[in-house]
Amino acid sequence: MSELRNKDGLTEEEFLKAYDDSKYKKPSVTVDMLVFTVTDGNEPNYRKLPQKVLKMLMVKRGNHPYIGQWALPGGFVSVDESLDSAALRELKEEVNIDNIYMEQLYTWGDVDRDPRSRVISCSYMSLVDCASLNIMAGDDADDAKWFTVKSSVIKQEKTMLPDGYISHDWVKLELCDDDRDISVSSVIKITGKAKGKTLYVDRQVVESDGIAFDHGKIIQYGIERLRNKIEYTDIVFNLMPPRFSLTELQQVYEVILDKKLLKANFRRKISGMVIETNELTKDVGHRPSKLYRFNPDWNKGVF
Amino acid sequence: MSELRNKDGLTEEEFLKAYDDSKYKKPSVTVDMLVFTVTDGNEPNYRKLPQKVLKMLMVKRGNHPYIGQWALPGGFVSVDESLDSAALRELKEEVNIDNIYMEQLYTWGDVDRDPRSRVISCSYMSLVDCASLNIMAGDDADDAKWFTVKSSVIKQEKTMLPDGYISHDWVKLELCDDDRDISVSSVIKITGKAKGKTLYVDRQVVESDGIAFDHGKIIQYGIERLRNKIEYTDIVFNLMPPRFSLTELQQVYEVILDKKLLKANFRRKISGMVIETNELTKDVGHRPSKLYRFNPDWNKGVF
DNA sequence: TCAATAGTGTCTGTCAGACACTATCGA
DNA sequence: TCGATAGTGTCTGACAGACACTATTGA
Repeated sequence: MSELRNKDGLTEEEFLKAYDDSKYKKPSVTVDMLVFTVTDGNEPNYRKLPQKVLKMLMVKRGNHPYIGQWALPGGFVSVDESLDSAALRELKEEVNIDNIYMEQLYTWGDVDRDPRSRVISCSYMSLVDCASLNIMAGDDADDAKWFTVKSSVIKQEKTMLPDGYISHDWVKLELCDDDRDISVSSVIKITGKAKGKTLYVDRQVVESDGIAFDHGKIIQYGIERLRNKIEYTDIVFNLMPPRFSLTELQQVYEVILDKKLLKANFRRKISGMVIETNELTKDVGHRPSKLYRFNPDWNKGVF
Repeated sequence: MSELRNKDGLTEEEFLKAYDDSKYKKPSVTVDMLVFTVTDGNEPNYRKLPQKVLKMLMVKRGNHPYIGQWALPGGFVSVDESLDSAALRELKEEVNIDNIYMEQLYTWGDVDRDPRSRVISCSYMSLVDCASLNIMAGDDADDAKWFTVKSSVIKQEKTMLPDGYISHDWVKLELCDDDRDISVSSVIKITGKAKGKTLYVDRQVVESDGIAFDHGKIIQYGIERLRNKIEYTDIVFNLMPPRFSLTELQQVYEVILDKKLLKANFRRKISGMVIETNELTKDVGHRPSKLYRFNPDWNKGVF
C-alpha cells in the first residue's frame, strides 16, 4: 500500500512529509454553545406552585465587534482539539460543569457573519439541570448571565404559486434577565420555498437589538430543535433534577413547547420514561406528590 | 455605537483595521457530499417490474492519502464562499446538475481524520432523480462512479448497567458498482451509552476496505438520516421523476428502509402527498397503473 | 371548610398493521 | 386461460385528545 506512488512519483510518506497547507487561505472555525436550563419562577402565594422558566446562557462582549452586546458563549477551535472537545472546553470555562448533555446543532457558514474575518461556526446545544447549577461560578464568566427566553411568531405570510408556495415567518426572540434590567431581542425571518419539489428553508436576522452576530437565528434554530426533540426523545431529563414530580416534568414540557397540556394524557404518554420512587414532596401548601426518576431502560430502539 | 472604544482605546473601525487572524493556526474546512439516487435494476422477465436500487456517487482518489481508494466527492471551502455555495459548487462539478435537493448533515471534527493536516468536514446530503441524471457528465469526474449501497447490522451487543446500559452495533456498509467489478466496504461500530441521563452516541470506523478517510461513517450516518427523514418529510420526491406510479414510490421507500411494506397501508399513508394524473403506464406486461405527481401543497405546518 | 394540587377513568376519533378481496392488462 | 400487477375494503388494537371525576394536603 505505502509503495503506491502518485503522479509526481511520491510515496505516501514522501507526499505527507512535503504536504504544506499553510499556503492556502483558510476560514476560522468557532464553536458556539446554546446552554439551556429550566428554573422556578417567583410565586408569592405559598399554596401555588412556581412557574417554570426556560433560560439560556449569554455572555457580554468585551471587545469589538458588537462590543457591549450579548453573544453565545464560544470560541475558536484550535488545530489540536476536536470540535466536540472544543465545545466541552467552552462549557467547562463558562458553566464549570462536566458531564452534561451536548449535541451538535448546525454549522453556520455564511461569508459575512463576522466582520473580523471569515468565520465558520459550529453550534452545539447543551441542556443542564438547574439544581446542579448552584456550583456554577464560571472563571471566564464575569459577564455571563442567564436570560429568560421567549420566542413568538409575530407575522406570517404565505403566497401560493402554481407549483408550490413561498412562506415567510417572522419570529421575535426576546431574552431578558431576572431583574428585568437587561432585555435584548432579535427578529428572524424564516423563508420556506416549496417549488416543484420539496421545501427549502432559509433564516435571516432582520432586526437585532443587543444580540451579537447572527446569534439570534442560531438561538431560534436551537429552540426549534429542542421543541422537536422533546417530543420523540428523552432529552428533557437533562433539564430535570434526579427526583421530580410529574407536574414539574409537565411544566418543563409546557414551557418549552409554549402550550398547555392535559394532565391525564401527559402522564400516560411519559409513563414509560419514568419510575416511581416512594418519596413525596414535602411542605407544599396542598396534597404532596410522588417523586419519580428517569427510567434509563427507556428507549424506542433508537440508538 | 461606532464611537464605543475597547479596553485598548480603539473604536470598532480601528479595531477591525488592525485585526489580523493570520497569526493563528487554523484547521482546514472541507465539504463532503453524499449524493443519493434510486435507479431501476435489471429484470429479464418482461412481465415483472424492475427492482429499485439505492445508489450513491463516489470518486476515486488520484493522490495521497488513500490513493486509489474511493471517497465522497467534496473539496476545500475557500474563504470567499459560504458552506452552502461550496457544497453547490462541488455538486455542479461532480454531477453537473443545479437546483437539486441538498441539506446539511453533520460536521465531523476529529483531530486525526485526515493524515495531511487538521481538516474539519461539513457533510451534506443531496437527493437526485435518476431520470435527470442522463445529463450527467461531470467535468472533474473521470473517476466518479455510482455505487449500489447496502448497509446491514452484522452484530449487536447490549450490556445492562445499574443506571443504564451500553450498546454496540456493528454496521457493515458495502458499495459495489453495476458491473460488480468494484466492491468496497467499511464496518462502523456505533456505541450508545445510556448512563444516568440520556443517550450518548459515538461512531468509529473499525474496518475499511477501499473507502477513504472516515467516509464510511459519514455515509452510514447519512443513510440513517435518510431513513429517518423519509418517514416524516417529503424528501423522497426528490428521488422520483415528475410522474411515477404508486408502486414505484413504494419500491423507493422499501429500498431505503430495507423492508417490505403493505400496499394498502402504504397508499393510505402517502395519499395526501400525491395527486392523481390521468396518465397511465404503457407497454407493461400486465395491468397498467395510474401515474401520480407530487402534491406541493402537502405539508404538516413544518416550515 | 376551602384552595390548590395530585391522581384516575373513560369516551372519542384517528391511524397503523394485517389481511382478504376484486380488477385489468397482455400473451 | 394465467401470470403478474393494480387497486380497494375492513377488522383490529394502540394511542392521542378531551373531559369529568375523586383524593389529599395545610391553614
